[in-house]
Amino acid sequence: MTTPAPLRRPRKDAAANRAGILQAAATTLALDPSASIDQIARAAGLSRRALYGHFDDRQALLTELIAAGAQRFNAIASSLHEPHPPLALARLTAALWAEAAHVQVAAALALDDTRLEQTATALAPLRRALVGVVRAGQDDGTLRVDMAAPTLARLIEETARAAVSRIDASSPIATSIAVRAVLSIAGLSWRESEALLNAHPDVLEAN
Amino acid sequence: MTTPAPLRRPRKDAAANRAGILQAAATTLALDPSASIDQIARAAGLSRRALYGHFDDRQALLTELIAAGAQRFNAIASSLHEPHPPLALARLTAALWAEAAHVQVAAALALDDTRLEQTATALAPLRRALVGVVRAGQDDGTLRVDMAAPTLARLIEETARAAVSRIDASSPIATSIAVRAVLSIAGLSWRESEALLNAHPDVLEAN
DNA sequence: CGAAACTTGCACAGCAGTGTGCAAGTTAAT
DNA sequence: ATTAACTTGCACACTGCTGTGCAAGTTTCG
Repeated sequence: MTTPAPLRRPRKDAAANRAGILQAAATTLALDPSASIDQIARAAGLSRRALYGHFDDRQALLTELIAAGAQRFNAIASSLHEPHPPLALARLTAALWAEAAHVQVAAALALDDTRLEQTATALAPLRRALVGVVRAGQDDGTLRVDMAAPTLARLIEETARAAVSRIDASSPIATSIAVRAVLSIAGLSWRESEALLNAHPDVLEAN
Repeated sequence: MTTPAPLRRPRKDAAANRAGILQAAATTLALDPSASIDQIARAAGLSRRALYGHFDDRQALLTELIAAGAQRFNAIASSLHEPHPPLALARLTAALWAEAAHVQVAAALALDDTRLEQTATALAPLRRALVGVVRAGQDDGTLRVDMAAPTLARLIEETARAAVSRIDASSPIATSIAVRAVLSIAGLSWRESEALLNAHPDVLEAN
């Protein structure tokens, strides 16, 4: 049933096209979260009809997109080994920024009620890591304690989303702004953020 | 043409229904920015057909909504006479929070490309006031200067939008969180925000 | 009361998007 | 070169939303 007798090996350009669709979906949906299947297919250089050869329906495409994005994010989150909480937040933000297109898609789709649960479970590891950092920062006194950890984590997430969504991602100083915004929300004054980033110039230099 | 001979005075319940539609549109669109005409009409206790008796089309309804919201915001902005920039930001945020439903609609519609220009002109006075406060704060050293004033104003706006959009507006501490978020983005450390709000308890007490 | 103002429900046309079937064409594997 | 894999374009049915016309109601004004 699932394998209808593979008489021959699949063509490798088909796999490339499939990947191209996912890529096109990421960039297209980042700009317009309600882009049509046709828009995505055209952006990938394919016809709408061909897209349906790779994905059963819209939902299947979005599911894969979310899974792929979540995998990247979770990899970033798990590779984060930074003991100083404010610095951990800065590094996390900067690293995620490099995945701007994927982040924007995830951000847009995360707002969609019909896929809310799906994105929530996919992003759970990242969120868990974030709450962990926040808790650590509140414990060692480097982050604000005037809000509960989950609230603050949520606020940080929303701030990052806002920065990512509406500020020109191609601007060279965009990463800097996003990182500073997150540090500010986390409780640091702008001078403290400045000092932290000056002391660790690698945060903003990583590709 | 415009007045097809009014043989009698319009019924006053019709005006109430019209206002009810605008009210329903505000709350409905705040929850779901792409709500249908039918949803809005039902929420107002009217039929879809009746709504078209009050507004030519969807665009006309949204235009009025935006205008009404903008009028409230601009009234708030112009009644703001607070010399201390951080406090001005805090008061502005708290005052706008009281109009949460309208703010949410404006926020949602402001993201819609087709109405971007319209909302931009409607919100211009509020934005001008915000940039003015930011500039003043940068000049007297109470706000961060590591970003250009328009950038910071924009960031503040986005932060407020994020806080308003995604945090439970019915929560009693919601205003407090929104105000603190804005102060943080503006450059204050969380302890400075705390001190400021303690020194001016009226900010969070105003209805 | 009586007439105008307003609402309702229904039918209709139109538009945009989704998902499918199929025949004809193109491209890559063997 | 042959054949399977893939793409294309078109037609089709379906859904959900918009905006309009119209006849039959209900409510308010005078």
